[in-house]
Amino acid sequence: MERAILHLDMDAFYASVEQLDHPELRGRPVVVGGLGPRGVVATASYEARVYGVRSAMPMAKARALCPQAAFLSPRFERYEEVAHRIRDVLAGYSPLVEPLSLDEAFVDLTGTERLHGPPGEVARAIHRRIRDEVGLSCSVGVGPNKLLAKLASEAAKPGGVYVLRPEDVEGFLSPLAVDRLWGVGPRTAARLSEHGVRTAGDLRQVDLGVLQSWFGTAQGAHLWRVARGVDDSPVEPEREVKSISHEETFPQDLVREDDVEREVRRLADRVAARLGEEGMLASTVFVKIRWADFTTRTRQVRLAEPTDHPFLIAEAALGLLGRGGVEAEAGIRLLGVGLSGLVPATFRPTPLFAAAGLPEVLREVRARHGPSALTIGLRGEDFPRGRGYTDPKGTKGRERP
DNA sequence: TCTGGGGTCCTAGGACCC
DNA sequence: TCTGGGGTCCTAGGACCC
Repeated sequence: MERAILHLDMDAFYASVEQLDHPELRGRPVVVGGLGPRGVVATASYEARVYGVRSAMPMAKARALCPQAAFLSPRFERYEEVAHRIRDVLAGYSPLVEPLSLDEAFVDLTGTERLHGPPGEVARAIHRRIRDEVGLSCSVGVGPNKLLAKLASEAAKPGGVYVLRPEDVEGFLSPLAVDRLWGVGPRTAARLSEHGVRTAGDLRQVDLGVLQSWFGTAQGAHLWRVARGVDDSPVEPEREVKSISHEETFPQDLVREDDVEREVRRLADRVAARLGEEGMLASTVFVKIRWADFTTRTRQVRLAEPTDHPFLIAEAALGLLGRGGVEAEAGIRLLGVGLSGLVPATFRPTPLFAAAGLPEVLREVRARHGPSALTIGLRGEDFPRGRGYTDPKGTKGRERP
């Protein structure tokens, strides 16, 4: 059966929400992003884009390009609030709504025509309601699958509606540059270009076997399919979380080992708290470290058993960093701590030690008195070692100042 | 102008088991 | 006694997405 998929993409979402909440910013360039010395642009309003300001651009460059813009720190809680209102509108048209991020979502309209009318009319109704009821501009695309719906919303930008009919797919795709296609980033586009492939039309001329010899079985097959607009992936309302992580770039590089340890414990505390909110336990702890020269390393370890314990997570993370040589002379620009191999907390194994109830206590205190009411002040030595996580290389006994 | 933070998926190599 | 191959798990890195 022919599917009808809708893709909604909010225009300059964070900046538009700021203009909605602060009328004095309307019509003015607005740049939302990190305001620290190493910040980058998250979203630039269309007024700021005129000056060349773009997402992921260093904030310093954005300031140079458009000094008269309003530079704002993101307010994610507020954006989430607005995102929920938008999803409420979408939910009125189909039970199958898949949020892709705060500002994007797919809606499966297959089979809803008798109830809500043709997909094109639904797209225009959603577009109108988000403008009237939420106060924001969006772009809406409709196509026979997710890939094409997303390309259609791209074609609708800014502030339009684009319905891509199956019979028009080939003509629509052919002139598109390959990097417009889902899964084709700068690296793949550059490699394709070396073979003289620059558009989706060019890509369609390359045999499957050749693509697979260039890019491997899976990516080759993916490229072959996207070049033809083929995509049978379903709209999935409930996607399970597979990992939880938190990372921070420091205003100044860390050089002292005790600073590193303090930050790792803080990051571990953050991810443990989020894990607890999700009602999950983690089987694997990973760390990410970025040196001053921007080289980036990751290390991970599988725990002896799943945990949500901030101490055990921090100890595992510190053990991993110990292996990587935190003692090195170079400064540390970024540290991250993450959790994967998530399982529901109902699978919690029998506690190995009395302190296993601590995460619940922390949650309780924070729920009553706020997130900063209690911070972890105990040292690693105060906590039982060697039972909660694996340490194949035996690097736990690090020297401490 | 030096380059954020949150994720997902894929590949490749080594260990280990049968 | 020597050698092979497949399957699975684990880890590190890379590409990509918003």
